[in-house]
Amino acid sequence: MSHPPSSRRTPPVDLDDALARVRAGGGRVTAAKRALVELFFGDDPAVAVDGLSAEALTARLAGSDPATVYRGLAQLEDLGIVEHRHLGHGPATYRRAGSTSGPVVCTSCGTVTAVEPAELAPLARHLLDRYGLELDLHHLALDARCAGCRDAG
Amino acid sequence: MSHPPSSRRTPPVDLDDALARVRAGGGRVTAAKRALVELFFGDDPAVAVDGLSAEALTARLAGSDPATVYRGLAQLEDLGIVEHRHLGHGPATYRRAGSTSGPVVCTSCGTVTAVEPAELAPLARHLLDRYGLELDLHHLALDARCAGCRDAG
DNA sequence: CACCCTAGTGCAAGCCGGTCGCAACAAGGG
DNA sequence: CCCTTGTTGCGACCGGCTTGCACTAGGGTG
Repeated sequence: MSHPPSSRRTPPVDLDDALARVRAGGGRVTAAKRALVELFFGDDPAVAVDGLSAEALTARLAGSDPATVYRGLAQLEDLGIVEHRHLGHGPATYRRAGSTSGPVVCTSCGTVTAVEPAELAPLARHLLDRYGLELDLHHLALDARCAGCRDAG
Repeated sequence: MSHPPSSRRTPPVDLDDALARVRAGGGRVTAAKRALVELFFGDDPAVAVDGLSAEALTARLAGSDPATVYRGLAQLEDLGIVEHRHLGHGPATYRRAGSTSGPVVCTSCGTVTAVEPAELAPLARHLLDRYGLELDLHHLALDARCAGCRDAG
């Protein structure tokens, strides 16, 4: 009931590559999907790296229906162009695939801190060695309390 | 290290302790809440340790309304008697507080593997040292792929 | 370029996990 | 035993997301 066979391909290198993939996958490059892909390959790191909720993305694509955005995102995700994550409570966030940093979310203020793959490597190795579990760095979200909230709280 | 986790008291030792806390907190020990607490302090590790969704808990408490279960769980959680977690997709799961193992969920088959706090300690220490982030081991969920699902493809 | 098959779209309805307002009910201190 | 006040069931409701349907429009074909 999740994402069974979507093979983990290598992420697309740029916007044109991404759009080519859409066509190669039997999909059509429509205005809505192009706008979506342009957002993820744009120069706003808040979208490409940190990620946005489907609702926020819809807002940036003025004129598109939420359902269309969800469907577009699902297709782009199947093609390995974008990824989504669940950050505790609240809606899922979508970002460009390949930005492999893991997020740590403050449960009080919601601030997202990016953690480099290297910092998670020891844990990933441990889980693989001991349990045969291959940690998914893409779909990963950790909850924590940031220093500010601890002092304030 | 210094700041006491504001609302995180030590978990109750047994069922009577838990019920005493409910009363001490100004709450009443009703049939519904007693049944809930008995489930969490019962001998089924699938409830106490692994955790169950509110829906599953409601089913075991035949006769109780979901809303009642949610409200009961919220109160028990405020009192530090139970904890909830979000395991990727799907509903939150509730378990007895104090079972501090972190879960790792296979994104394909949903199997939950418990990970000991000690195994996560290095990562927790690193996040605290480098980012001032205090990892929440109670609300933590990691996604991974288990060996079986990787082989199956 | 015109044609046509079919993916994609907007809209509305629906589903699911969870919350809330309300009137009736009952826990439990006095 | 009584009265206060927390609690309950019920139904309405909400946010996040999906789906059914009729219409629109990519884009390969001739």
